Amino acid sequence: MKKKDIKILLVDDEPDILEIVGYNLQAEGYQVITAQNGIEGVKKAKKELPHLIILDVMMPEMDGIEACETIRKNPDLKNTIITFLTARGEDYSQVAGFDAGADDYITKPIKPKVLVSKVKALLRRFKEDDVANTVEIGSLVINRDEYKITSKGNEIILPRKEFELLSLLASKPGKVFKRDEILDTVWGNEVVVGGRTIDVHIRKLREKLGDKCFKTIKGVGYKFVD
Amino acid sequence: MKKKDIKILLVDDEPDILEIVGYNLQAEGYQVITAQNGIEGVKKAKKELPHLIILDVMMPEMDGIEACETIRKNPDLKNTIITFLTARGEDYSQVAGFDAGADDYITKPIKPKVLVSKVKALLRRFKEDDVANTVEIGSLVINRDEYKITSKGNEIILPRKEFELLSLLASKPGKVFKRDEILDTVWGNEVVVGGRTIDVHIRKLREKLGDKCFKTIKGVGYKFVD
DNA sequence: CTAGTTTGTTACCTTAATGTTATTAATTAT
DNA sequence: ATAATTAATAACATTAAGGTAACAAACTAG
Repeated sequence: MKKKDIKILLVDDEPDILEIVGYNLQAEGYQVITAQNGIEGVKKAKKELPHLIILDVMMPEMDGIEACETIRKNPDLKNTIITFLTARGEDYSQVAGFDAGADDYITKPIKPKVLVSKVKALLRRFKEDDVANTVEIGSLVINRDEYKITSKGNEIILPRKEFELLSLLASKPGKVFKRDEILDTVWGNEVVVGGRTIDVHIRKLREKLGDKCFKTIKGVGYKFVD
Repeated sequence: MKKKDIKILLVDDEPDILEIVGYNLQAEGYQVITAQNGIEGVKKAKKELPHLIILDVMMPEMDGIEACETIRKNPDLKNTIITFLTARGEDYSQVAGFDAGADDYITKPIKPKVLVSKVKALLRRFKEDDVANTVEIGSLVINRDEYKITSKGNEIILPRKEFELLSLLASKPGKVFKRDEILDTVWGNEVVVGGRTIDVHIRKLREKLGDKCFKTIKGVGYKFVD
C-alpha cells in the first residue's frame, strides 16, 4: 500500500493540535482526516475506515476512552490501530486506554519527529498484520483486506454480510457461535433484524461453499467445520 | 495461545530491572527469559524465538539499537514484537529505535502497571484467546465452545438438553444431583416438565456414552461416575 | 411375599427451531 | 436516474429435539 493511500484520523478538541500534527503527517504523505470531538470522531471512523486513529483522551462530548471502545465494537474497525494522545504522567489514562483496546499512546507535549517515527512504526506493524490477514482454513482462504475468499483455487466474491458471517464462523472453526453472538458481531447489537435473517445468509453460504461446511446446532447456533 | 506459552525476552544490563520487570511479567503468567547484554540477547532471541522482546537501549557490548537491527535481520524473528526501554526525553533513542525496526518504546522509570498493560496490548494480536473451554473427565472431553463431547476419541454430537445434563453431572463426578437440582439447572425453575423427563434423557445419554457412566441413586437422583 | 413406590423403556406426539422460497426494500454501481 | 446487486422479511415447509403416556421392571418396606 502506498503512503498516500493510508488514512489517518486525528481526533482532538484543540485546533492547534489538529493543525500541527495534521501538518506533519500530511508532510509525510499520509492522508489526514480530522475530527473535533469523540462523537464526530466515531462517525468519521465508521465512514472513512482509516488505518490509524489518533485519539485525544481528554475531550468534551465523548472522551477518547469511550470513543475507542465504541470504535472497537465495529467489525470494520477491528484491525484499525488506535493510539491515544495523553498528557505525561496520566498513568490512569494509559492503563484505561489499553483496556479499552488501544494499541499505543503518545505523550504530550508532542514532538513532531517522535510522532512521525511512531506513526511509521505503528503502520509497519499494520502492514505485517496485513500479510497475516489472510486466514487459511482447509481449502478456504479468507482475505479480509480484499474482501474475497478462495475456495479450492477459485475465487468467490461474497457480499458484505455473507463475507462477515463467514469470517466470523471461520475465525474459530469448530466453535459454535450463538445466534446472539452472530447478531452482535455481524449486524451490531443496535440493529434488530428478523428471526430468519441469519438462516437465509447461512443458506446462501451453504449454496456457495457447500452444505457440509456449516453445521447447525439446534437451539444454539452455527459452526464452521473444516 | 495460552498466556503461559507466550515467551518474553528481557534484555538489560541492570540486574535490578531484570528482577523487577521479570517478576511482574511472570506474575501475569508469561514465560520470561532474560539476558544481560545485547550479544546474549540476540543469541537467546534466535534460540528461543520469543514473541516479545524488551530491549534496553543503553547497554555495554552491543546496544539495543544494534541488537534490534540484528534481530530484525533474522527471518524467524520478523514478526516478533520489539520494544525499547529508554530514559525519558531521549528523543534520539526513540527515533533511532523506530528506524531500527522497533515497534514501541517504554520509558523509564518503569511503572509495573503501565508496563504490564502495554505488554498486554502489544501481545493482543498474537494471543488468540485459545482459552480452551474444555473439561476433561477420564476419557470424556466436554467442549462447551463447540458443543460437542469426545468419548474415547470419537466425537459425539449431543442435543442441547442432553449436553447440558451431561455437563452438569460431569461437572462434579461422583456427586449425586437430586432431581430438583437437575431440573433447576438444566430446565430452569420456571419450566415444569413431567416426571419421566429426566429419566428419558438419562437413558439417551446411557445409550450414547455407555450405561456404566451414570449411576441411579434411588429416591435421590443421579451421578456421573468416572 | 406382596403392595406400593420409584425408575426404566418404548413408541409416539407436539412444537420450537430451522430451512426454503419468493417478494420487497435498500444499497450500490453504471 | 436507472439498473443491478444485496439485504431483509414474510410465509410456509421441514425437521428433530424435547416431552409425554403407558406400561414394565426394579427396588423398598411392612
